Amino acid sequence: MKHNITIRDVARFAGVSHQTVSRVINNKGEISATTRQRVLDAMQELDYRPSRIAQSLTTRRTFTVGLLVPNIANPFFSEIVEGAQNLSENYGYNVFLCNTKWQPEKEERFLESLADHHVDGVIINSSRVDREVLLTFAKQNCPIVLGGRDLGGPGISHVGWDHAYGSQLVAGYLVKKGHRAIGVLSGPQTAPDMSNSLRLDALTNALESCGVVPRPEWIVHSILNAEGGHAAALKLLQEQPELTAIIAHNDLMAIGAIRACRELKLRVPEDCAVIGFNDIELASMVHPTLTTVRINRYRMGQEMMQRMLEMIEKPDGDYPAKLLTDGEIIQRESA
Amino acid sequence: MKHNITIRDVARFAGVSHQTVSRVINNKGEISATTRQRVLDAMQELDYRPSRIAQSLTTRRTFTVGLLVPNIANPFFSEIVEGAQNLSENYGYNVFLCNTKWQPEKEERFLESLADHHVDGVIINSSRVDREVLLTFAKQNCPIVLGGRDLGGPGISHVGWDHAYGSQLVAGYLVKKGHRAIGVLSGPQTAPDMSNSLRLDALTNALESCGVVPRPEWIVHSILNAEGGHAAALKLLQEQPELTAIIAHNDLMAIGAIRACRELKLRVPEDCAVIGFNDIELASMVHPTLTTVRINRYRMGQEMMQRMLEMIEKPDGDYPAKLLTDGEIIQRESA
DNA sequence: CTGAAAGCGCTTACAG
DNA sequence: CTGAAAGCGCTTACAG
Repeated sequence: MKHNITIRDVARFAGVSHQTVSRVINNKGEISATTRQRVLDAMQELDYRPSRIAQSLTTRRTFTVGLLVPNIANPFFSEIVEGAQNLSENYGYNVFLCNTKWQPEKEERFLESLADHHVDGVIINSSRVDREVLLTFAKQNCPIVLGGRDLGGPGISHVGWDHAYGSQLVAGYLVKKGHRAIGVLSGPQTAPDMSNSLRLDALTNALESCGVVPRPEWIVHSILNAEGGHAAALKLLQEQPELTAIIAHNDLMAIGAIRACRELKLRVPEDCAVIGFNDIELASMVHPTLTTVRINRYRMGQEMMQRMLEMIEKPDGDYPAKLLTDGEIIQRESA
Repeated sequence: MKHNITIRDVARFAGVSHQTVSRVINNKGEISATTRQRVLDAMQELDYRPSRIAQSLTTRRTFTVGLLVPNIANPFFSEIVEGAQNLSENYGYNVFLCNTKWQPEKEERFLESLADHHVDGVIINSSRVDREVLLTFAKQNCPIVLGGRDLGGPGISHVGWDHAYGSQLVAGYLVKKGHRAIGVLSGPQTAPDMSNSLRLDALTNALESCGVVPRPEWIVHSILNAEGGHAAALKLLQEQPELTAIIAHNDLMAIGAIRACRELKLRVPEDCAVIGFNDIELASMVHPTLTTVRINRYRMGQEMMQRMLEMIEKPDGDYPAKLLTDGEIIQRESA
């Protein structure tokens, strides 16, 4: 079943020692052009493929990285995954994609499993495990790149959004349109170093800087999907009828909020404007079409992987947080 | 960095040979309860974790499987992934998730890369590579489970939907509501062994059995996302104004079709009913809410992985196609 | 520029 | 029930 031509078969075929074959595979040490060619031909002829796992055993490198996301079905993360994966391909790395479902327990189990497989590094999006878990993992196993969680330390690096930028965009846009009572559909309440909190802080700051201080009761937390947005908006709009606009943490929640408006007989945007984040594909398909902040998630994925590979190559380097300043209002019907 | 406590360290600590340690790890051979316990304690004490890659080198098993899907962002596939991954966890397998973007070239590259990593098996959803590629892969590397492509052979097994069942449901539903001129938004035109074609055949058969023979010009092919459904429906409805209903290959396309209706000033469902497949989360959030056929994608993922593990354990067994008879009309507003 | 030796961390027969 | 030997397929110094 398995192909079992080894480096020795190639060596025999080419009439050299197996170390020489190893050298041409790895481009290491000087070898004469002729023997090099002879070996190359032999490899071709025998259809030889080096065994990665044998290589790994001696080099202690697997050329695999773990990529954890809380929900691959969420377009926000699936594009990050694509960006990351595309970059990794160019460098010959494979990625173990892990779907944590927002559960710290699953996240922890994945980390263990990845450690067993000796991945060279791990990228974690929206990590929710204890800080300590990450620190000891980075110490005992391999470097970590964190997305959506602002935490540094030895072997840990943060790559994220400059939340102030997008928040300013949204706040400015709505205030300019005359809104003063603006509700916020935030994600679940989490530790202050995680992205929900980072975004929410940035958002309240931005609103305040526009002279519109959001009342605490205008901010509501819920799960980051359409159903979560729907339920939260329903509650919010019933209890706070003075609101004329809603900012949702993402487009899925915004779509849920629009449904809530419909059920409450509120016209969007006339009675209540709704604005999201991400610009997912369906944003232009739903009714009313969704006004949102487009951000480059694909590029974010690339940046994370970029940082990951740097850390793998040079584990003892200094890796300060890298923030992407990005965002663009896509004006459609909902706000 | 890496933890380098090996089986020998444990052996020394427990005062036995390293082979004995190996035996307790693998539960192989008889060992006295006392030494077994002594070894277990030592492992615990030293926080020993066996190196999977060293194990792989000798056993030729990696306990990893490749899982290829054309688009992880599509809820249809992301739930299959979840089902598959959950089952694999229970058996200690890890999965390499690969996003092929419907491109046969990418699919082929992933397969090569997975072969290099010596995965124990590969599950491919909506495979688009040449038949030959699959056959030689199965022969040279490891067993394959195919989803959405009806192809068997040595080392290859097919797990899919019984398309006739769901198709019958949809056809019956629409015909009962009085529709006679029914358009179909199918996926891209592919080889007859692939799921688009299988579904389309089943659908036309079902319609015919209800006495409603679809005209060829009522069937249109396009990409399997919202934008594809939008463009295709726009064209279809303009050219075939007699249509009173549309069946879309999936919910995303259906949402696109509803948008097309709106742009053409057709009321849904009064002027044109729209029905999809899958029942994605957003189906109940969009306006009008989407009538659709709910199918258990999670279970499909499990069934695929189940078959995969069977094939890994027993590569020479006989594995006839396994078809899931599943589907349920979820009636909402659009049809 | 190229070969012989040792070793990566395990498992698999083979003895006893 | 347990240990000594060989080997999985590579790479890394070390000689020459």
